[in-house]
Amino acid sequence: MTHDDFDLDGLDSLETTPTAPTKMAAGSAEPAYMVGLNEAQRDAVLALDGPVLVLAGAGTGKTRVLTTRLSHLMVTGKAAPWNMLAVTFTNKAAREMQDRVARLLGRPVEGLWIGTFHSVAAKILRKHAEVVGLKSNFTILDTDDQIRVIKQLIQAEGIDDKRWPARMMAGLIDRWKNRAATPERIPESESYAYAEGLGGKIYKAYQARLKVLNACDFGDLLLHNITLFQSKPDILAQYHDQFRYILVDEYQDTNVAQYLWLRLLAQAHHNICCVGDDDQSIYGWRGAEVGNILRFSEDFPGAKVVKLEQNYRSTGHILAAASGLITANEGRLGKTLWTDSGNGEKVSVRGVWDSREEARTISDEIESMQLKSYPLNEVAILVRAGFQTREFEERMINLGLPYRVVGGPRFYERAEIRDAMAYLRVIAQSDNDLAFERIVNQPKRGLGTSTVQKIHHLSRAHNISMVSAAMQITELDELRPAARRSLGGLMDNFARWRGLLATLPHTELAEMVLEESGIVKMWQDDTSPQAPGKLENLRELITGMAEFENLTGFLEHIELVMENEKKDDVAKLSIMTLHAAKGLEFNMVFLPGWEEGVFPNQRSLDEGGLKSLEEERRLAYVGITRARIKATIYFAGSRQIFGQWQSSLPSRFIDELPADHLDIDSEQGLQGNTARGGWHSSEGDDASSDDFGGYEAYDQNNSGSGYGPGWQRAQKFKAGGSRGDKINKQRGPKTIDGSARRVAKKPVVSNIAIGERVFHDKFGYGTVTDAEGNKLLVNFENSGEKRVLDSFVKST
DNA sequence: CGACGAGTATTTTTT
DNA sequence: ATACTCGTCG
Repeated sequence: MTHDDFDLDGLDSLETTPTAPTKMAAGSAEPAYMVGLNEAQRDAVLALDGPVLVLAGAGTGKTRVLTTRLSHLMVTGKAAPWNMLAVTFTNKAAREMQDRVARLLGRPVEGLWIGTFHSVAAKILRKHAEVVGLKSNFTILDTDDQIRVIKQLIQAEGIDDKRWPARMMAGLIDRWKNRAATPERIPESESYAYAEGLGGKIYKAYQARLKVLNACDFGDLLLHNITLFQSKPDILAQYHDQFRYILVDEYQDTNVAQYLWLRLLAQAHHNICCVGDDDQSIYGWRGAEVGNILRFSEDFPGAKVVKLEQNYRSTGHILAAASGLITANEGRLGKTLWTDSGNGEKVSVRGVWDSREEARTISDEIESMQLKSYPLNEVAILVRAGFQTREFEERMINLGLPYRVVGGPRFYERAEIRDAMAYLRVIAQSDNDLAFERIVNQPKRGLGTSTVQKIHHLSRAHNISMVSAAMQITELDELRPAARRSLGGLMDNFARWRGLLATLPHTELAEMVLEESGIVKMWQDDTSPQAPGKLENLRELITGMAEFENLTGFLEHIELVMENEKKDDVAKLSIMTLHAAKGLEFNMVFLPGWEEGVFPNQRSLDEGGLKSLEEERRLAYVGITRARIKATIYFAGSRQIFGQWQSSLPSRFIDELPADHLDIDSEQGLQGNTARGGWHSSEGDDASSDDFGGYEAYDQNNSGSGYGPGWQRAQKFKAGGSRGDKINKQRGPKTIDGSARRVAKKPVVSNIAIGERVFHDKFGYGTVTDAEGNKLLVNFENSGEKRVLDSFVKST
């Protein structure tokens, strides 16, 4: 799929009221929008000229400063909206900034250049595309497209793409581009990272191919900008003239290319204000250079540095715990968050037997909060990696707690949506070969690789697009009759659909395309539990289209539309990764899985050593500082990873937390030998006693030393030996006991109860409606009522 | 061409 | 465990 104009909306939407002068607050020299700023924030807002670095700790009012600064620049008459450039990383952040400026000034602002690095770069590049050998209507490839193109090239090169996957080459190219390395500039030695030295050659070929396709990938947007600016000083000067003030959000996440890009744009006037927090740099693995923010004062001599340290979000204990942890990092600019709003509760640290118990304890606690009418949208479970969400999800379904998993697969990234989009793209942009290739045999219509190869061949031989080639090849005798007929039918369809483009409303056309292409039928015939959802998604796609005037408009805006996740009125608790949580805040935050290997993540450590460890630590810091009122950290004695039970040791980060601000057992009690007592003394009787056996088992596993101070002791044990040896797979009496207990409400012969929610690998989730012996009648949400043996379903 | 079985690799994610 | 990719066989 291609992303044409994928996210330029932040830049040229808002066709509302024209700019009008804003009044200062009556009688005072201080404009209304400045009221309530603290000293540091004020400093940051008022330092309009010259380079400024705003070191904004978590929860210190960073966005407020950014937006106030923009407003102030306008109101003081220093800059018109179009003289300011504000760059962010995500469309969401850009939109928020746009909205908040409007709110601050009490009116929408037109003409502001607020957008992501990529969208701004794309907009600039479209104006001067010919300089880098593209046409201004170039398409932007996403990762999938990129890989497909690369795959063709490495096959052409005769490289074994099993040993050297295209994905790997794509990663390599991305990393080069992140560092602004064009094919000519990559170090010889790095070429050997792929296929015995062919890496550079493929990179070169790939860039050449993109030019032919009139396309570029995400990395190119920045890279081409840099090339453009460097080779055409007059064009650069134009932008110097236009962007008199530059603002950058999340500067700690910039990569080398983005840094160079900014430097080029700022080099004439040096009016660049970067806001960021070195302690929250968590995207090193995708090219971000913490060094950019650490070096700011050297890169921009005379820079004013403002530290925002007063935190308006969290309690004293939470801040102290997070601050104490982060001091273990070496390379940091150093700041200490403080608050004047009291200490609050200490950060809890709890040890549990295994990841199941972890999920159960947390979900039980959330359930009891819900019973007290606590707003669940103020509660979050933040995990290190996606796989950890599953256990929690299952618990939440079981307990009937409303939840949402943030950052699951995006709507527009789903295969069925991409397929539908590809059809529409081929219709709207007749030469979109990548879209064509995606759907030429989707649904299956007997056009496999050999047919595609032939089309390819013809396309290259005559230097025409694949779509034209496909059209022509049906006239020739190249294909098997069946393939020829099939392809001919498809091409006729496309021609007919394209003809209807002008007359038929685009929603109707889309419906027709989905029907006639066979996509709808394909999913109707599919018996997998996902299939109904896919059809629903497709319907949603059509519904979404109705808001747009025409197909082109829709294609351009698709991404944003899809991001508009359906809003729900029910307050839901959030389950998400720590990465996804950056920038968010919640009253209550649960932080499970603080174990060596999981967090810090073993893989990360293996690859990046100390640097990665520090990044993991920053991630921990980000996690704790998401909490306003209460943060609870968990670690489990064993956890199922890749289907294997592995024993685990508490994270070193737990050791690094300052003990004064921790509450190491709270009600659940993890004081080693007194664990028993701890469990018994907790008042909720059903959850407690069945865990008992687990504790004994754990004690055995740890040479009888137990927890409590034991978790510290465990730290010492682990020093030499790396990670978890496998423990016995049998889980002791605890689990058996536990599940029997859980279903005790309405027992049947099977140990699954009528009315219980279950999960089936094939049919998905459902509710048990009847049972006979070990045979269950289950009403599945997606596949209707079925009889299954109890051993094939899991109670959720 | 397509279905099926074997083998493999499983962090984090935006554009 | 599981999902996804690749290769073989019908």
